[in-house]
Amino acid sequence: MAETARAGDDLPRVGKARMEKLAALRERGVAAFAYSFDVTRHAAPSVADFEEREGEGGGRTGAGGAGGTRDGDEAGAEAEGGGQTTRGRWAGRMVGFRSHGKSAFADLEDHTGRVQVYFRRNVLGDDAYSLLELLDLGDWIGVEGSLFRTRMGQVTVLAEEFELLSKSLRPLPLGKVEVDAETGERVTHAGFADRESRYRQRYADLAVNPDVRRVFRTRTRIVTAIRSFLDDLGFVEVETPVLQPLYGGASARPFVTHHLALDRVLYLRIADELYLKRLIVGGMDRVYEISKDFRNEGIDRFHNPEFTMLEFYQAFADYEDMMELVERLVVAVAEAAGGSRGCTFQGAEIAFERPFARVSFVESLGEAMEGDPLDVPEDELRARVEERGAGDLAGAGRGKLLDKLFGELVQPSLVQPTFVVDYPKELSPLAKEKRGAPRLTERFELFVAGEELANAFSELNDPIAQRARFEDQAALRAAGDAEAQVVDEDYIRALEYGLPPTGGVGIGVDRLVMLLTDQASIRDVILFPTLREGE
RNA sequence: GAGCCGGUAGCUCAGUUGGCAGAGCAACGGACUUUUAAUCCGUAGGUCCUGGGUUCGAUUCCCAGCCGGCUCACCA
Repeated sequence: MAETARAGDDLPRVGKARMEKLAALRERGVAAFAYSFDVTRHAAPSVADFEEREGEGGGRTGAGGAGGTRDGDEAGAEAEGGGQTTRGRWAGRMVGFRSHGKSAFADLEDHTGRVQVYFRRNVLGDDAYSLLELLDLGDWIGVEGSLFRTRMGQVTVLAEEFELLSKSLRPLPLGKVEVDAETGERVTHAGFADRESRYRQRYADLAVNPDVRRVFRTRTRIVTAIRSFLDDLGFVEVETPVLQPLYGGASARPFVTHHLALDRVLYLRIADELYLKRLIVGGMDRVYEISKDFRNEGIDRFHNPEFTMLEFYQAFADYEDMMELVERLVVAVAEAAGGSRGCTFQGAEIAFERPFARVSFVESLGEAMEGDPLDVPEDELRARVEERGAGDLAGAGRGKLLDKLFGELVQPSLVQPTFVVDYPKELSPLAKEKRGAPRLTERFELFVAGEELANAFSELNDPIAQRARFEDQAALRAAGDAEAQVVDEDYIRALEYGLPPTGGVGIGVDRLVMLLTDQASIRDVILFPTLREGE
């Protein structure tokens, strides 16, 4: 193909040397890009299995700490099935190579970790052994051989055969890894650290930073735990439209797109809420969706324009029921992620012990501002927000002002899991009025480490009241609040058919993952975060 | 959007009070049959982010821009 001539042009010089090796391989009739390899063993579990077998056999014991190859994604990777011999076929990426002339050691890394491979010329034969000269760090190789323990005590595969599975033409920014013999801690020397490069080339980041792989593996475990928790309770997972004729369910600016054949504007969803409640109207009485939502807002370490949202709705339940459900969900997920009911986030010890603390929005804010938030005139509210330096208040109504004050005065102190309950009505256009307190709604948010994790309410199911709330939002919109919600006539029609009493919850999955994996930036829990256009 | 910090070899970084650009690792050549940050000898490698300006001379100083990080604003 024509690309062959150009393939190396943008490679660094190091890569050009690899192009020459590729040509040399071709000359020797060696396929540099194989089709498959029959893998029977994996790095970490095969080593663990070998050590266990030694223990049983009364052979050498206590030498297990000598190595340091077991630095994989899963420290205690599952043992490989019984009945294994020491023989097998391993495949992985070559991440270390130490040649000694007529023999050589390589470190082979697969998804479970690393295993050392030992090549000897008198085992492999001159031909095969000389092929090693054409390998590079980053190459994928397959090895057949058997496990033994080296003089230094390292469990190692003695290679009887090996083959190149895929040639790496571009050098990976592999850092050298040192394992402290006493603590067993891995120290990476001069690894791949530049954040911009890591985000833009996540494939390289993942390839060389096992810790990054571990975070994303945990992310998957968290999502799996959410699904099984809800599935077990009879919730049905559904898919609702990403492309919507009207957007709603949250206060945010949308991405706008255009459908050519229909010649009409469509919006990328900012929330799933209104569609999921339509399903409750339809009689699907427990539904959930885990999906990407899109908000056309700023980017910072807590916000990415596309992010993952979990929403679930349960008929015949109110927000008290949902609080209990959220507690159970969060505890279950934390256990799945970290094996315990706690975590450390940026130095703060978080304990997920039920019941979580509860504070009232109005009372906690009232204490902080020394006055009843509901009675303070809007002018004064505005002044108090301004004096705290919170900037753009254009179009902000009472609700938004109160929320800003809450964010300034109360939110940072909510480190341990805390439900903030009973939000003012103007802040919650989709929530049901609180029983006995018509200026409030039956709504709660869950805060952990000062960040909002969940938002939930007893859903407003009175179509007449809902229309009035939408109209209030429309007024705010007319006054300049670009994030106020729009009237959704079809949604009101659905309510007119009858929405049973329903409790609903939204949880930001990315933030939950940040919390449980102790990552300071949302970019570190999204595989390919949104970046500016760059090289 | 604003402020601060940063962008130098493939990677991690140092440096130049304005005068031929540095280290470690990686790479390349050589030695080495139990090493593991292997070691030893040797070699090569640069758009100092981009574009202007000042200057005999700019990677360095000035201006503008691009990209990233942090903080703020925005984002319940």
